[in-house]
Amino acid sequence: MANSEDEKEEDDTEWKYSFVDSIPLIPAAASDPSLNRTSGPTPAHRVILHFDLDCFYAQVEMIRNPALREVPLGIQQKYIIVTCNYVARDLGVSKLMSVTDAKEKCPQLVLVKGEDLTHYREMSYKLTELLMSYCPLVERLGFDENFVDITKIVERRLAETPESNNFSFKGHVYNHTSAELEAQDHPRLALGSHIAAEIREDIKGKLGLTGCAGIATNKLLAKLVCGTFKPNQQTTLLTENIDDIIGSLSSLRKVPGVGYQTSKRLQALGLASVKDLQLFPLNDLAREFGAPSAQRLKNLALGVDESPVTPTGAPQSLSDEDSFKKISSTKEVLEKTRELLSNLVERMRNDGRQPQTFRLTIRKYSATNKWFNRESRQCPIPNHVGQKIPSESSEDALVLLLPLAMKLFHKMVDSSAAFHLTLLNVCFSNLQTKGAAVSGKGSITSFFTQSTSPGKTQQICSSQIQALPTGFQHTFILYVVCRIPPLRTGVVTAWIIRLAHTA
DNA sequence: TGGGTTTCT
DNA sequence: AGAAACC
Repeated sequence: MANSEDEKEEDDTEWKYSFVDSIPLIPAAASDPSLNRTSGPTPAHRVILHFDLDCFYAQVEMIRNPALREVPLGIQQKYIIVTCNYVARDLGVSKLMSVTDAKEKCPQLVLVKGEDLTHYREMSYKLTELLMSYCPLVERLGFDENFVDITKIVERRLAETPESNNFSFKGHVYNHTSAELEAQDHPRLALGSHIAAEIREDIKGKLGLTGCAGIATNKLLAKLVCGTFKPNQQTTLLTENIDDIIGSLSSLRKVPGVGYQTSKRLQALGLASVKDLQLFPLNDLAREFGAPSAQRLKNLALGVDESPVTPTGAPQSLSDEDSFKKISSTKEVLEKTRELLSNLVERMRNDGRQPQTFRLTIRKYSATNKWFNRESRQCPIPNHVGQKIPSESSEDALVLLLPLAMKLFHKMVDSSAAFHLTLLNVCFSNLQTKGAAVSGKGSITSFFTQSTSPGKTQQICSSQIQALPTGFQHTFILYVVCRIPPLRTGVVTAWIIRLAHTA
């Protein structure tokens, strides 16, 4: 409990209440056991959902401008189409196609620039928050995918309405044409398919977004099965069909968790298919990748994935970057960095937390191995600088951060010699939840309007009043639990309040 | 080939 | 600080 001395009783009759002290904000997860970061030991029969929105960026743009729904639409970042709507796909456009190729295939293609992720990010968090209203175990994967562990919901519904295993599956069941009979044998997954359908309808109704869902017993399988029927459909994977879906993968690269590098290393060991990996001796694999990675890889090949759905919560870092053909002068670096930092500080201000670490990343041009030579330097943010960021004038923070950025830049680039950059990135991390800013004249409402993100509504989830032990007459603690988007799932704040008689 | 983000080493 | 993974 915070200090509540400071007992000056002089003007008791002049006010109705006053704030004696405030207790710093505590993330609700720390005080609410049901919001723990992981689901604990994984139950034997989990029900995991994986949601994957259809061409997410394109959907967001079509909501912003419904006229785009009927035309072939591509979302452009620099020289590539990062995603496109289904009208465009039917005309031969595909993801990550170059703008020239896409225009060649489809001259009528309408392009919308998608380099500014603001609207996508906002919609992305709305989705995650909607999912969290069903259950707190939601894990984000990029902007448009989410895992949800609905085991608890399923178990509860099963206990409440035991007759509910009468119904069949909603949507597709992998490798089954008629699912009627299987529902009895897989009550949890059957119920899961109904919950997935409900949630998808809710997403459509509340956010106007469509997407796919996969229902299975772990994250790996839920993600794999999610993509089997593609736009706006859902698929359940029964345990007896795990080998089928794993076996259907055309290469090891298709296994989530096996990226480009790992697939190359596996190939070097003579492994091409999932079956190859399944049969490869674990010891030999461990010599190449180390025991933990080897076991993980082997499990993935078998469809085994015990990893829990880990609630993502608020982001751990905020970054802003831009790529370009060429930046070769310090002045240009300064200007571009100022631009990036300005946006980032604004986003950080909106978040409300205080970053403790700043990082600058660059990409130097090189003819060979052009993609993926990034270098970075980071440094602590001096406390007085960090404090400026969430405050009203973020301009102050900028002028202090910019020299910091340039100092980091000079650690990587000798600006007396010629240089050629193709990317700049600024990043805030080590984000610290600040204390409740209860200004002296503050009322409860001024806290909620002042101390949180402007333009973002804050929900008070609950509040509770607690009397102090004897000796602190007329003094109480008021606890308020609230939500600060995005994904600050709940914050406990507390005031010590002293009441006085209104004579 | 973009603009993010997280986790592991 | 970088590598690698995911989108």
